[in-house]
Amino acid sequence: MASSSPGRVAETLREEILNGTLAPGERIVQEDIALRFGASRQPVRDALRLLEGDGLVTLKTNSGAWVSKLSESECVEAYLVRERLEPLLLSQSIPNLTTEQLTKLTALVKEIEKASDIETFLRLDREFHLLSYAGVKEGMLSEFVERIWNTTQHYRRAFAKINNFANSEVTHMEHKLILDGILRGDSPQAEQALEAHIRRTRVTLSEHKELFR
Amino acid sequence: MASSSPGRVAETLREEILNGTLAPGERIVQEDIALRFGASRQPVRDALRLLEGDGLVTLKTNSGAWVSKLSESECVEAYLVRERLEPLLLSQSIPNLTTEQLTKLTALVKEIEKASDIETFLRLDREFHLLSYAGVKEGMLSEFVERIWNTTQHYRRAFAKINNFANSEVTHMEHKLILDGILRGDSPQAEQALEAHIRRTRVTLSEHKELFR
DNA sequence: ATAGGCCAAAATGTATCCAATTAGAGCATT
DNA sequence: AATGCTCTAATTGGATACATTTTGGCCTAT
Repeated sequence: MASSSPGRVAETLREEILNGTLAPGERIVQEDIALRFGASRQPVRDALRLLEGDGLVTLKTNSGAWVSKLSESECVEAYLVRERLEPLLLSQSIPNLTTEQLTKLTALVKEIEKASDIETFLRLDREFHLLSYAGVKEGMLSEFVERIWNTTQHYRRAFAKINNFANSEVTHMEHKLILDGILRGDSPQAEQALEAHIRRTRVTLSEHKELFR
Repeated sequence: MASSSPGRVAETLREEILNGTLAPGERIVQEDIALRFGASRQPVRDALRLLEGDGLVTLKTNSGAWVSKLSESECVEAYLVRERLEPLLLSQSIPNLTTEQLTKLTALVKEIEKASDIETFLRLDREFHLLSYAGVKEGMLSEFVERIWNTTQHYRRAFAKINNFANSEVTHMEHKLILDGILRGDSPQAEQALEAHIRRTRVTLSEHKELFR
């Protein structure tokens, strides 16, 4: 996938935005990117438009491109949407998960507990949740959910740093409840546990308004 | 808004996709559009990328652009997402609606009842629902909802044609229930009525699989 | 008659050049 | 000292030209 120039450029930039190399609010200059990839500005412009569609980049006509920034209310909104969409997505995914995926999910929950640094935790947590949705392929619902995960990634990182694994015990319990529902094919339990998980995160997050200044 | 070339091109194309001039699956040739607007292919490409982000156009590298098409399952998925998102959006909108907007909503419900042709019905129905969300400005939630309305517009039209106002009485009652909740500031009622409204539409829609061939 | 491959025409992708717009520093003014 | 203005450099937007890829018709072979 992404054999085209715009696709490769977009993928790399997306990666850098997600891992924090490019911070929200940071300016992106077309020619700089073009030089880095040894291409002209044309495919870079296409790539920026792609990322704009993903909500990761904000374009302003005749002015430039910036890594998207979320206000506190926008972040809360993102979590409210997650509370509604992810349980639905999970319930549709559960019946289609393969044995291998179930095994991997179980392993991930254990790995998350052992994670000692923030980047590892973030990566594994993301992998766990997104893998739990892998039973649903390529629809609007998965697209929306992935987009939310991408646009809020930076704030999850900042939050994890401030919180420094404070509520990790609760988080691990919630993951286990979700996993249990998934493994037993008990969609309602999994959905409910997931909704509670996201809800608690939202509430905890809104106690840290300092993240958004 | 949309003073830029790509913006204007995208807006016009979006209009034509929504009103049915451009049908799902139809090919869009860059140079044709460029000629129509007296511009080069560059801004057209940007416009197509914008529309791709809206889900209205599907791009294939080195191949071309087509008006997006939905399968039956994708359409059902869209309605499932609507059932979750629109009640949430409505509940956040209600406290912020102005008196003028409430008056307009009341008028729209009456106008919808009097609508005698399909295009008028579609236009007013869309206006009613989207206006009921006008209390929420410019967030991810409104974006998602508007995107769903746009990508499913063609199928609502096709459905209305086949159904030819068959369940119009039920629809009008549902609209009145939603409006009543809005006017009295009773969010839970409005939410519940809206969810039922969307749900019934989804179920009725899935009885007409012939729309998707 | 049908399937497969080849070739030409058409459409898309990319690079380069030029025009238009913006941003930011420096200066003047209050 | 703070605010507003001007001007220039830097950056983006758009057009043209060229390279690449795809598509679909046509021919051939089975």
